[in-house]
Amino acid sequence: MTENRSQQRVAKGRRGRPRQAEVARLAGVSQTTVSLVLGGNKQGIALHAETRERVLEAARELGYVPDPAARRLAAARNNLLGVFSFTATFPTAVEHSYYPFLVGVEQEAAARGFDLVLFTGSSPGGALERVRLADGCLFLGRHAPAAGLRRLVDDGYPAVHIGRRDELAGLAWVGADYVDASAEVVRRLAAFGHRRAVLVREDDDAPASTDRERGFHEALAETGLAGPPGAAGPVVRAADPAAGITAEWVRGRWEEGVTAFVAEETDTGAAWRALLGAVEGAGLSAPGDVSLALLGSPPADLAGRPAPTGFDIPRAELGAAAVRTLTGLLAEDGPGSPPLVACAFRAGHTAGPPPGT
Amino acid sequence: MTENRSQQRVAKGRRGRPRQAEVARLAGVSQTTVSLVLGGNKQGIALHAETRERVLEAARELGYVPDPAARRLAAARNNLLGVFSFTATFPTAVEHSYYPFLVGVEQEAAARGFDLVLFTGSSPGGALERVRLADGCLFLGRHAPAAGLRRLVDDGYPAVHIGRRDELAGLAWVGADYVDASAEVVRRLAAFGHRRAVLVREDDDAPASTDRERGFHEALAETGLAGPPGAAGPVVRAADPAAGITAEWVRGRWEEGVTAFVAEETDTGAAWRALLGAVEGAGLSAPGDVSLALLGSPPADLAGRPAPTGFDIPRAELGAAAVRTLTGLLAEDGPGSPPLVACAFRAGHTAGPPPGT
DNA sequence: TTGTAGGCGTTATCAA
DNA sequence: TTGATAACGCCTACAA
Repeated sequence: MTENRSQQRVAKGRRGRPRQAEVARLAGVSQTTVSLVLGGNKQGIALHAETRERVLEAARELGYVPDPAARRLAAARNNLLGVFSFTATFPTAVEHSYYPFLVGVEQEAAARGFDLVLFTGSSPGGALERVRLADGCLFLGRHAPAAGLRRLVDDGYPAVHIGRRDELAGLAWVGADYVDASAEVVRRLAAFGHRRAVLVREDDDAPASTDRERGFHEALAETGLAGPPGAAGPVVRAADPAAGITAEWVRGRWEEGVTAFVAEETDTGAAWRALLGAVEGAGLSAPGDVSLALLGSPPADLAGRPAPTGFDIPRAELGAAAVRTLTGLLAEDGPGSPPLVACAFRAGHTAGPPPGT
Repeated sequence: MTENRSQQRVAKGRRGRPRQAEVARLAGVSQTTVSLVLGGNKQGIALHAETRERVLEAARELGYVPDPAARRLAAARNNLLGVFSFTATFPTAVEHSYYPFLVGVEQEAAARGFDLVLFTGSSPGGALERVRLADGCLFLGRHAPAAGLRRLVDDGYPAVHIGRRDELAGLAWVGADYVDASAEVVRRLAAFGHRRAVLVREDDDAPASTDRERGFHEALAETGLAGPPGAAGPVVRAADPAAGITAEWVRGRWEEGVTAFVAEETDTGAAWRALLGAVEGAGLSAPGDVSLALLGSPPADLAGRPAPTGFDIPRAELGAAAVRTLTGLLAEDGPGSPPLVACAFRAGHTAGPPPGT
């Protein structure tokens, strides 16, 4: 039977994984003592320094590493932070990837002594619940299923969403301050002397989009910048920017006195791409004839072009902030760092004074 | 006491989660039966359809979700694959990063139902032993400490090195076929009509370097291509390429009849960079006067330049292959996929027929 | 067809 | 200062 057991373990490929019991045997103490020593002795129980040494030595010799599952089950901590993304974490197309976030996440986690577990939404048995193996988890992607998150949050599981997420009450999040960053871009356009501007946005109701629009409006009100004359208003929603934002459209606005065109950043960069094409098609050039601004960063395939005037999302910093918030949750020590991270204005080369100034 | 327990569970943040025992109570069956029903009944044990229904119903009603920690503890595996890199996994400088490997690793791991744990050599408590937490581990980076790996391998811990590593007997690895890829590049040069070629390599004895040189030599022998006349031979080792590979040097070889210059890829891209500068400094142009080839990919900061003739390492594919090998080790089902992955020839724009052909 | 009992590796309580 | 012992939630022989 014991024979059987051990064969089974071999079959499972864990031959060598030493457990506390083995460390105990080698050190000549009980398994409990090993747990005590290796667990950092949280309860401040007195221990012979020599016993402690023997245990430590034995653990090192055996290459002992605690089993996270067992630890978790016994209500302890793992030193493991989860990162759950609802799309593949590493999509082949770099421009869609969460890589920049991970840079910050990884550094901050390492600095705080946590390892990272990457969970991917796509994997089979892809239940959100898997993350419970980790002490807490970061979630990224616009489309995290609310029900699963709700459940985790209600259970008091430490979770932090990267990107604003207020509709899920109780879910902690960190996000970029798109409102202020967008407003700042518009302020710069106003300072150049533009009088009329439009915002091109895609047909998406993610917080990231609505925040940008809000900042745009706020700055309009603040600076006196106007949209095109007439009832249409300064914001254009294009379900398919490639179709809606045409050379004719640009020329039409231009003839109405619009000299500044602003696009929002999205995953695909469709709005910006369409805007660039349409302006060119209209025979206009930036920043000579019109000023163009992008509320975010250009898609990777446009990286060669002159940098758009706009702002950069401090993705690494966001990731780091998320880790700080999460570890704050774990330590239950107050609200942690503020959820909004400021974006950096990027002067770029697509905006300047309007013609005739 | 019970009171105490339950408070503790609240503190752990697992307040309401129903367990199989509760589902069992509600369904009027034993916990075992619940496990059987909910576990998909792998062993094909016969069950009353009605019992099954009752259990399922009860589970739904209670919102039962299995605890991953418990599941893994019982299964004696974590469903976790480790990725250990000896430099930061996500260095800020993208050109040094392992990102391309991770793309493949992640996809393949997800496809096989594994999550990933990221370990970094730099993180505190950075002992290699930490990886034992995962069911198996991938190692990447040229400078993985042999002693630690030795230990893991001897213990039967499933480990796979990305990149050739034969000196560590028993360590599984997957690597790119640099020998063949390098030979292919030289063959193309020979086919263009070149008669003399040199290889510039850095002073590094990593397998990746020696393999390239071997392929270079093989193809030389095969095609009749020669090095420069004299005893120096066709290979130049430059500890500091920027200093050794000068315009004068290039001109000297050129006057000896060398029309093809080949550089190896390394982390820094120093050899290629030096070669480009030296050729330009010598007043020569590629592919008009001389042909240049790079055994690998150019550094990121040279991405804007015309693509060098050479080959691309299928990094994502390598990562995926590594995962396959590792899961093969876990399942102990045979040797798994072959360790060498073919590289893709890249025609590029820096090589062509030599002058006067 | 279902239930009983034991174990997975840790932590925590309580005696010794 | 240390060691039994009982959870934690689930899985799996084996018994009924």
